[in-house]
Amino acid sequence: MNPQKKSSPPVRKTFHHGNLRKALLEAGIELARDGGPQAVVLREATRRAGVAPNAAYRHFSSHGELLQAVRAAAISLLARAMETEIAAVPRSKRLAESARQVFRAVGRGYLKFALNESGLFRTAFSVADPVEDDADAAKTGRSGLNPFQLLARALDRLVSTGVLPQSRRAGAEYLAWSAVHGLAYLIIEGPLSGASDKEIRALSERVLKMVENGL
Amino acid sequence: MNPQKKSSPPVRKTFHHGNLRKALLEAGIELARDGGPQAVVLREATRRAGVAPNAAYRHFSSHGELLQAVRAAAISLLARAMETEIAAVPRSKRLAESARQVFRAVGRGYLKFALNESGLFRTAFSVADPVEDDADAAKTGRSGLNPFQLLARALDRLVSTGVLPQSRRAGAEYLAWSAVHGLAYLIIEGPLSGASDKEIRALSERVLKMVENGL
DNA sequence: TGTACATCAGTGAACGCGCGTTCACTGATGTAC
DNA sequence: TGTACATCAGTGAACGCGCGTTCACTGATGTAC
Repeated sequence: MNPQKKSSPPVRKTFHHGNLRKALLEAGIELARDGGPQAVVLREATRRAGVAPNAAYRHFSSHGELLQAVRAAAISLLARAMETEIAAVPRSKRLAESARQVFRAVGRGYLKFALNESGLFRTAFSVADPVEDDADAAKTGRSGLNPFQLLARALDRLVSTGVLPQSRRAGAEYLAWSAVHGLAYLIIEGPLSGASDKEIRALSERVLKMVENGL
Repeated sequence: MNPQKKSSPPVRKTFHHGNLRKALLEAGIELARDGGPQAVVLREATRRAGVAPNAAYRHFSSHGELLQAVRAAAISLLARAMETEIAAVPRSKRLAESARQVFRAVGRGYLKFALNESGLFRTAFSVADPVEDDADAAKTGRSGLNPFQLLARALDRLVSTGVLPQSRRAGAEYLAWSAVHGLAYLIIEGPLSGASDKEIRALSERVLKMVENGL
């Protein structure tokens, strides 16, 4: 994964690093990608940036603040993955069908990210709350929406196209989210971790259908 | 939670402890209860048992083995919680209705345990696989069934009473499990952690109904 | 019933490890005049 | 254009912490005769 030779950390000619904050954040993201939130270790990030451990304190007041920044980045990447999947839905004149497909794409994007980037996924959902504090723009995707908002928008479309009765709209986010989030966890650190790609894809589609029908 | 004064660990008169293995396991369970798998620290367990740190190695070959034993115990406790909920279902002559209620009780037991014992719940699902290696009898409940098997049995009854078509039976465990597991996680360490008991109960019932309908 | 001795279940001290964090420092940069 | 100086962004060394684990040990227990 890391193109840099681990034995020889990046050599720097100037005393000043240039953009250490960014370098530390990226190192932190890389660590999270490989090992989840636990792996985001301040000293290791500075090592990868080729800098003394305490240099980090010019840019983050504590280890927790670095981790928080990594989390925000992970949430943002999740949102982007979802947006990518949504964008791939073919446009159609049949609005109801279209709304269904977008809804499924939201779930699919979520699941894909959870499987392909399980370390970042676990980091995104560690510790604190990924929904409420959306004041932080870094946590959003290209559209400016966070993962939760993308889901809410898809549900709104299901209502406006008549697929989902208005009466069932309230709280529907959490029903859909539960199912998909649960599947993600069963796969990445549960009993489904040994399943094949094919099985996983089939199961994913079934869960998404179950949600559609069950809502 | 801990009735023992933390400042004064249990005094022991005899050189031999009596049942140190059990004491360490129980201390480990208590630690997991309060802080999840991360909190299961070998040295702390020995402290609570009033014993030197290395004494643990007479009973567990490593920290990992202790943690594994705690995990097994947590799974067993989860199974018991589910059995308790199942046992509370009123007997009825209407078999189909009864099967539905047992199915819902399985989910409810799972969710209750996840919420009331979130540390143990997280421990049960950490690291390894709670389903496959059911050779270890300690992981089962009173009935001798593990949580997964309890769910499977409830689904079998749904089929045998005609509630669930046979054609939809295969893999249904994972659909149901996903939804309930996901909800549990959203509540205990996700965005629903601030929700009231009432909201949580309502949401739980809705998820269980969604699963029933969606299957 | 008593005694020798192997075995078992603890102790005490120490190890190396990696972590987050603090201190006093210094080299580099940018700004005022 | 040059120089003084405040400010910024790094360094080097060290701190205390708690962890898992290993070593040589000793007190207690049980068993053979």
